[in-house]
Amino acid sequence: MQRSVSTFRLKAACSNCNLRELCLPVDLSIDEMQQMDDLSRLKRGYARGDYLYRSGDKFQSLFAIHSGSFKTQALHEDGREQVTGFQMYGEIIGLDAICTDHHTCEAVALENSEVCELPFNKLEALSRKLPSLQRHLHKIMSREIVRDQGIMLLLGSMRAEERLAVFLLNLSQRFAARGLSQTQFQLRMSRQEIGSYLGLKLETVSRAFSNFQESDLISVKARAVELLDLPGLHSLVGKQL
Amino acid sequence: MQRSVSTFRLKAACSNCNLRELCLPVDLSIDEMQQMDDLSRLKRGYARGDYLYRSGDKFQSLFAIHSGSFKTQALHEDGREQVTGFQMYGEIIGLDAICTDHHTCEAVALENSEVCELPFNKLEALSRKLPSLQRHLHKIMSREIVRDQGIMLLLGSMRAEERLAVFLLNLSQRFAARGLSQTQFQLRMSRQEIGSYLGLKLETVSRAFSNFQESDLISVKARAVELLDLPGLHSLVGKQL
DNA sequence: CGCCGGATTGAAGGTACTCAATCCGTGTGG
DNA sequence: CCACACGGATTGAGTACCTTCAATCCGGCG
Repeated sequence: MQRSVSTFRLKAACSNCNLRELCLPVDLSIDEMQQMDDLSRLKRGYARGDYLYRSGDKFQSLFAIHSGSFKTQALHEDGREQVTGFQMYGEIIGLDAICTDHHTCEAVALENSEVCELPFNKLEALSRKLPSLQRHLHKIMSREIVRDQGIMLLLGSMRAEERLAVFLLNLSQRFAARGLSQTQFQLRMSRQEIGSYLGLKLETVSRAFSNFQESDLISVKARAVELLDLPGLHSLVGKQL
Repeated sequence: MQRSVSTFRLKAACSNCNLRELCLPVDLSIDEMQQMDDLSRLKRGYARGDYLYRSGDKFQSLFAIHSGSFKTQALHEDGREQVTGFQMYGEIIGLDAICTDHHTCEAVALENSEVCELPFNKLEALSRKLPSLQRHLHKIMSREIVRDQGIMLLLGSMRAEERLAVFLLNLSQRFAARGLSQTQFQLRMSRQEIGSYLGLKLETVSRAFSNFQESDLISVKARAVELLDLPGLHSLVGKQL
């Protein structure tokens, strides 16, 4: 059992499923990687608008997004629904369901996407054998908690334009982490969905986009966005009360 | 190794640390319970205002609150801070730190409290041996994610009075789960802290309290609260938009 | 061409914020 | 013992920001 495999090899090993969050930091032997690969063999395609899971579905698996992107949204008893996150390829989805054995929100494909299913029982069994996988699984869950707390901060104390700036900079960073342009990208979601995520009405989102364009911070045409002044956007965050 | 130990025995076994969240649902043998007890042997006291940990502290352990209560708050770069949660005895705290190996928020005692320290390395090692503990740990983390998403919903789409009603009903439920009165209790936190948690200013919180009292939904005097009309409070949630 | 959904823009209104004064309970010192 | 100071809580008035409602625009598609 040889350890200290290069990150490069690991990427290759997990090639059947782009498990950016799940694989990369884990330091596994060839044999162990083979086990990971076995685990993530099920890959399925979803068309835009398809549900990956719905609220109330029995929990069986986590899902690693291999290509495309999703939104997750929570449904309130009174009919209100709120987007709780946008996930792109390389991210893990479905962690909310572990605690009740049933999904508490629903996941919808924002574009044609491919997803690897990770049966959670098998994942737990494997992580009992591989401490580095175990730790990594814990880190993924912890990161989700931290991410959510960041959004709580945003929703609880930021003004509309700050929220949108944070949102755009976050997207930018995630595109950059995938080797894509950090300044030019296509939004996969509607103004309505952005608003739901940021706790704003779609008109407010639209106005904020227009204001940013007016200030030469961004260029926006429908869902095509270009960030023209990253420092300017950054300085917008945390300005006022 | 005998399994299927009664819940009652489990409670007793974990008596040195009231690990409501961590122990109760786990179905362990006597020997395994002993290992849990060994794990949670370190118990420390904290006075009102003491920090359990600060933002940036190296991550070593999770903490199980044995008595008393805490608040956790996140610090923004620009100096803003926001309360991300109130924890009472029986709850686990510190999950945010796993992903970066450093605490991303700080925990402050709201009253004199006792806390069991759970060294995370040992917890992970033990959970590799005990699948039921492993699953339980995952559930705790998942529950934290679901809880945070509930707050996102609250912050993103509820009006001030709805937020306060949700807050009071949540407290009520947690007191009830501990065998305390679900209608009469002492708040451990200031209006300012409630406001920070709910994304409101302290004046708004105060006004909402007064309005509830005016409507005979609650009786409130400083930090002493009595819920007079639970159904009324429930019906307030999810009313409008 | 005309429809449709999504996006933009405008005007009016409402909710929560800001600023400021007052109140209240507790603890301190004369 | 009372006076006073202090922090937390309450209440009021004016304002800012976001929402609401409504009209218009734009691009894609039948």
